[in-house]
Amino acid sequence: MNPKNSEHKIYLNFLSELALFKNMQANEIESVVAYLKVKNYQKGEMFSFDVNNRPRLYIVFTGQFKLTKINERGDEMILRVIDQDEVVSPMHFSHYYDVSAEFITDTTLLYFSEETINNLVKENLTFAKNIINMLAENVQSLMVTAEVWRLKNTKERLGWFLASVNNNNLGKLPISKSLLASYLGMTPESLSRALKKLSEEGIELENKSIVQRTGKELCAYCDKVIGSDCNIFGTHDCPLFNS
Amino acid sequence: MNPKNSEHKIYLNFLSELALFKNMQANEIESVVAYLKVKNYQKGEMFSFDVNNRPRLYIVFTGQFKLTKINERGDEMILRVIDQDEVVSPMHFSHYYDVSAEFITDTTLLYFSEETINNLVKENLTFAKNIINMLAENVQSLMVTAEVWRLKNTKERLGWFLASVNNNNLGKLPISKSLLASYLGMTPESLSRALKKLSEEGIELENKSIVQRTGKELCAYCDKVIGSDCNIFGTHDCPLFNS
DNA sequence: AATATTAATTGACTTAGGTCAATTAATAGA
DNA sequence: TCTATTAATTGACCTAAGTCAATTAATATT
Repeated sequence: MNPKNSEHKIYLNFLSELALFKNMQANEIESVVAYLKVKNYQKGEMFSFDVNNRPRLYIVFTGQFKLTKINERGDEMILRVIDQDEVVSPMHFSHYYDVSAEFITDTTLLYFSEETINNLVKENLTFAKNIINMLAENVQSLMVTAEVWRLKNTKERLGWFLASVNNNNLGKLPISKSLLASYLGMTPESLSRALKKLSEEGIELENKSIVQRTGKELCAYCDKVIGSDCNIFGTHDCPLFNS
Repeated sequence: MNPKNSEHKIYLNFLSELALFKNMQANEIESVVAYLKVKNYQKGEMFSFDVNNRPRLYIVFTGQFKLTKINERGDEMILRVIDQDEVVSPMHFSHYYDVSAEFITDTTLLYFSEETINNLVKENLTFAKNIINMLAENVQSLMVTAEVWRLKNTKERLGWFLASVNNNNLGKLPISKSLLASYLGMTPESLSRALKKLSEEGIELENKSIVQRTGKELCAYCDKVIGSDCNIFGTHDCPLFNS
């Protein structure tokens, strides 16, 4: 459905805050709101990004969902957990690649058609650059994810995740443990055991909040990418640059 | 080093064939050759794409190398094997993310500075679109790689790889078995055992060439992404659309 | 062609993390 | 507040794939 006039300003303000529309003039963004579509999904609902749902670019207005891939055996892999303000653009995936969305909470998605986005790229250099940045971030995060899955054991994977959450989310776990287990490619049982090992190192999870004994135990699981938005990154207190 | 005049035309022709310069005018490409740098590497040599080697965009003129990430324990993960005509653009990675290149054969790399590429994007819409396509392909291939690592066992991973090679490379294995094992995230021993299981299904590797008993055994390991450049894809002969 | 090196295979053994089943804790509904 | 349902933990056990060591095959080098 198309946003009503009364909602126009809300979406305009929302879009203006996104990295995708960074450095763009208000009138440029405004002209695009007309092409914006809105759709609501309920908690638990599934949605398939495939050839039938014509490729688009989606933005999470409110809510949260997971982007997953399921194989013949029914094993599920979470590619990404997508939160408010985040963008997913299946229009840039291969035509034949299908992924599913499963909504973790009630969610409102905004989307643009492939055509709208391609026209914007054609007409607006700044937007083209923003698309490039978005894709580059996708590449970066997929490389890091690959590394986490391939080179780290369960304890290290969990430590890495907690370290990154600690920087971005002020120590508050944004997802449930069982979802986290699945995201980190392990069973809830393994996550529980990994958590136990971490607690021996002074890293505890108290009611969805990360607590460290001295406050720096998680540094052992940090890396330069997630560390770059930590406030002691690069200082003499940062273990990443003192070893 | 800068290419000499005599080499100018060779590079121009080379670049003109690349997807990165698709749909661009000869004179547009020509103006860019002036900014092209060339560097040779020997088989076995290593190179680190990090903060010190200022971010660039690299193109393989001749040769082959692997893009790897190594952890503290020394375990190596191959992110990509990069062949002739392929592009790798660490300039689009996070500033703090370092990856290494290890040259599999003697290799000549062409590269452009981040500044050159950014100027090109700014001035040339077609080029911006080509960059978007390149990054989108990176995203796609990293998602598929994640899936292969996470949801497939050793036999399936090998089958998947052979199926994709069979389409792209006319059944000729482009890399050695031990490199393949590492690329597929397994040991050479496991690859050897997986190969044995596949041979029971009529899939054999005879001196770097893939041989199938009836010619369609590998279809069991195909998917819609790698299948899309198979000549029976989507026809009534294609098992992917008949199940 | 003979030898040296490197790559691939095979078997025996180990292990990280999965599975299954039983509790226990936490949330949600009434 | 009590109950029902779902989530998390724990222990016992299993298995896919890794490790280590010994051969065997394939390339390179003289």
